[in-house]
Amino acid sequence: MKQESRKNEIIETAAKLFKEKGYSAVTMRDIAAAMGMKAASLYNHISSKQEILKEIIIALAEEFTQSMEQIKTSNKTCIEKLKEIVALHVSITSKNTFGMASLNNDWMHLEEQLDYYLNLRVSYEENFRSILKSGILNKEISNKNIEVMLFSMLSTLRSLYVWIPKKEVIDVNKLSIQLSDVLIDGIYK
Amino acid sequence: MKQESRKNEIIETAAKLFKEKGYSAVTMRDIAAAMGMKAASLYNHISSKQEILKEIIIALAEEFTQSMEQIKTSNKTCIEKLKEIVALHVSITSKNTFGMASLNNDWMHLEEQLDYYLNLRVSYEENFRSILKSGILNKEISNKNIEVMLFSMLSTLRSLYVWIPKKEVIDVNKLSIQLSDVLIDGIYK
DNA sequence: AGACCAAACTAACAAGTGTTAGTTGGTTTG
DNA sequence: CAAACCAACTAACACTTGTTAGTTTGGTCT
Repeated sequence: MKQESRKNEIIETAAKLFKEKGYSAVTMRDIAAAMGMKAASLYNHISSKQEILKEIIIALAEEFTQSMEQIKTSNKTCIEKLKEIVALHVSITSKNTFGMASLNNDWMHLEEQLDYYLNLRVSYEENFRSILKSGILNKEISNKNIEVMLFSMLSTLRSLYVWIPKKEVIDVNKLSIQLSDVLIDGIYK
Repeated sequence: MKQESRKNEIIETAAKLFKEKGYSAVTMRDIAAAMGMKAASLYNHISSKQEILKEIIIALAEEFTQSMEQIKTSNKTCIEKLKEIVALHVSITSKNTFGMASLNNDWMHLEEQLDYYLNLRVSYEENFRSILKSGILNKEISNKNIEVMLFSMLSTLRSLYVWIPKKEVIDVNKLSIQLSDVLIDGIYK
């Protein structure tokens, strides 16, 4: 559909601006200017500023939650699962760094969809936690404070959107392996 | 000074609101309401909304940069230095979670002080990097991609402001040790 | 050629923005 | 006790915000 593609252009343009200044500091006139049109014209394609944010965030959140579900129910070792989670974040983030910025920084400005988003997020974190937990029971993973481990990994993965654009070229596979290595084995010799 | 304390109250109140919604989404009327006064009255104590942000961010950034300088020039092992950096982040963040949110999310809304802030940040990161580098040369630290190690540690430390308030009670020392453990030794058994 | 339509436009809106000016009442100070 | 001061207030400002209404444009199908 022709209209859909124009809508997506707007969403991508907006995401780029949201990453730079945050949702609240970006005006419809900013988005319009970046699209080479007037603010009122945006409303031929989208229904509100809110809708743009929703489209950016919910799509990503659903992608994460869904993939996590698959990883969790696969029959791999816990360490393998963690590596897949790392690869998932690297992959999604490298495809959409702008959107990931909104997901991380602007979710609180969701309105009707805020509860739904929070549910997705909690579910994601619980699955992550349960993988760590069975890894500890398995003796695959060292018996350290589980919340500290979860927090540390998640923080790093959630910050990827800041860091990936700074790399000249990204070899998604190589980065995933390096990251898993540091996150799982640490940095101590 | 009496006036100074009122000014600090405003800054702390504002920081709390900035953490919840971000600098741009918080209005002077929001801050005033949280202080139990009218927006115009704020200007008896501060000169602009900008100034509030500046006071929050620059003080923290200077504290980090200054402490990093001290850590760097001490004659400890690199691993010891890294542990001190972790403790520094835990300590500052536990004392001012609200301010840390602004430091992380709203620095781009600094205006005159933006360049100064960016310089402080670059200097901090370069010192961090150079500690890692000499650790590798020393054979204290494993020879992995230095940027990945730096990114991973910094991401976790910078996200502490999200996580610390969720803990019921914080034992700063214990948390520093646990975090250092996970960040340095990883999670693999 | 004429009807249709998507997608741009202009003009305007009500509400909200940061900030200034001038005022008021209570407290401290000479 | 009067003067000065502090910290709140009311009222208002110029400007920006998201959004709506109605109009124009250029291309496509019948």
